[in-house]
Amino acid sequence: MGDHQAKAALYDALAEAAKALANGRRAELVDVLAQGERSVDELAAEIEQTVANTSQHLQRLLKAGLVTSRRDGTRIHYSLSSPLVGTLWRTMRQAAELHVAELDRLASDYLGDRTKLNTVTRDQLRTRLRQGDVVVLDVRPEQEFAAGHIRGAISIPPQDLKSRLGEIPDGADVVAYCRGPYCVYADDAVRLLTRRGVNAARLEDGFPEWAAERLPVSGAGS
Amino acid sequence: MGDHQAKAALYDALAEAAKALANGRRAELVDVLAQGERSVDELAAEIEQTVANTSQHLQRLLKAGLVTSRRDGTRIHYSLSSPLVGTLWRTMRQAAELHVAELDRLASDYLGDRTKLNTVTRDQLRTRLRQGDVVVLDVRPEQEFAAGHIRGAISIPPQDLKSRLGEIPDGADVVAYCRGPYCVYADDAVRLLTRRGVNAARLEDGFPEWAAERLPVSGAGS
DNA sequence: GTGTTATTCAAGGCATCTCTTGAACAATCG
DNA sequence: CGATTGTTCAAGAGATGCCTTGAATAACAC
Repeated sequence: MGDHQAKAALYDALAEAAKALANGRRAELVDVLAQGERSVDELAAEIEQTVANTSQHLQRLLKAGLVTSRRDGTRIHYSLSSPLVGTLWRTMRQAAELHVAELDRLASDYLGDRTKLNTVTRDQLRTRLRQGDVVVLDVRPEQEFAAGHIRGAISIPPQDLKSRLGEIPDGADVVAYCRGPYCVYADDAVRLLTRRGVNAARLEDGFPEWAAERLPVSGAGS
Repeated sequence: MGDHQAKAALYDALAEAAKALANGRRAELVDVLAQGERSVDELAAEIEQTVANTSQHLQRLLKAGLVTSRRDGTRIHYSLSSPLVGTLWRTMRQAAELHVAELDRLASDYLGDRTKLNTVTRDQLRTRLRQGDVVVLDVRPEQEFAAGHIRGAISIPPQDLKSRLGEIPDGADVVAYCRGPYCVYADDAVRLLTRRGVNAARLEDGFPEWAAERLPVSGAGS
């Protein structure tokens, strides 16, 4: 025994939470699960991995207590076990943004050049929502919109955008958002809308960040 | 190329911040560094590891950008590179407390039975500080007290406590604190004081948590 | 019951992590 | 200058992590 080993074991256990997030694929999983619960094969498709591998990563998250699972017939649905897990993920992401060298380059490798993209902050959007002079566009799969969205937003999933542009009122100012700062759907939407002559901007990050600040939301459980 | 790999690389980079914390010894290092800067051999003593191994862990934290180093003569001092790192560590600890099974058992293995220990919350202490009817006792090394402490606290380092009990005013109510929720110094102090008939309690956690809530502090940089 | 679908389990190969040891380096002291 | 002190580097052994593959479960449909 001895305090030495007891202390080491305690901090080892505290580090388990970090180990659970210490993998790119599991980070992607948590990022998707922050939008709501998902089945294993949906998650596997999102992170572009085999189902077996995705299942193993989910077991790891489960063992660390960061997610819970629920059986529904033949499917098993995973979800974050508490809002604190979302907070942990966002804090970790912030820390990486601030401190991990190379992150800027990797982000622009994936997201492309964002310098020409108009963006608005949460505060700006909140003000404009109160004034009512803006159309908020949720560019996520319908399921995620249903699980919760910015109050007053309209939903057009990414793959439907081209064919459903008519639903956007003529002459409206549009603010698009999706899952978070590293989600491309809103970027694509803003680029498309801009090309069509619509005045469009993207929200600086996504729905989870909006909800975490207790700004107005609608959907399941509200 | 392809988005597939770019996305994976981006999330791998985000996970780097978690990997840096995904080790018990590095968690201990961050926990100590949250009290202020330290040299390599001081840190090695704190985490009970060889200097070489401690140095390697510090390199890892440095590479992830979570700490910075400063040379002073023959010594090199490390410190957290921003308050966000402290926040990340506290959030991770909270997540582990809430979700990692076995943590309670490991904590009591190290800390002993806390059920008989009086504790006060930050809010309670704040109120009593305003009323002025409490003596706040900082049970950390002098260096850490000097780097910052709860405003109005008196400093008695852990190893001096027995010999300096006389400095505590007769009949006072004492609230002791140290580095954080898993630091034993305040526990030991409260137990010692209670045995001597002093009315003593420990603050629920430590100085970094107090400072993070922007409660009144004194010391370097204030 | 059989067949189908969704998920997990088990085993293996390769990479990374962790700690040890002993040497190398860098700044100071005499 | 050489000696000392504090820190880092380099190499290696053993453990753990990650992804692949193929088989095993579990619930459902017929």
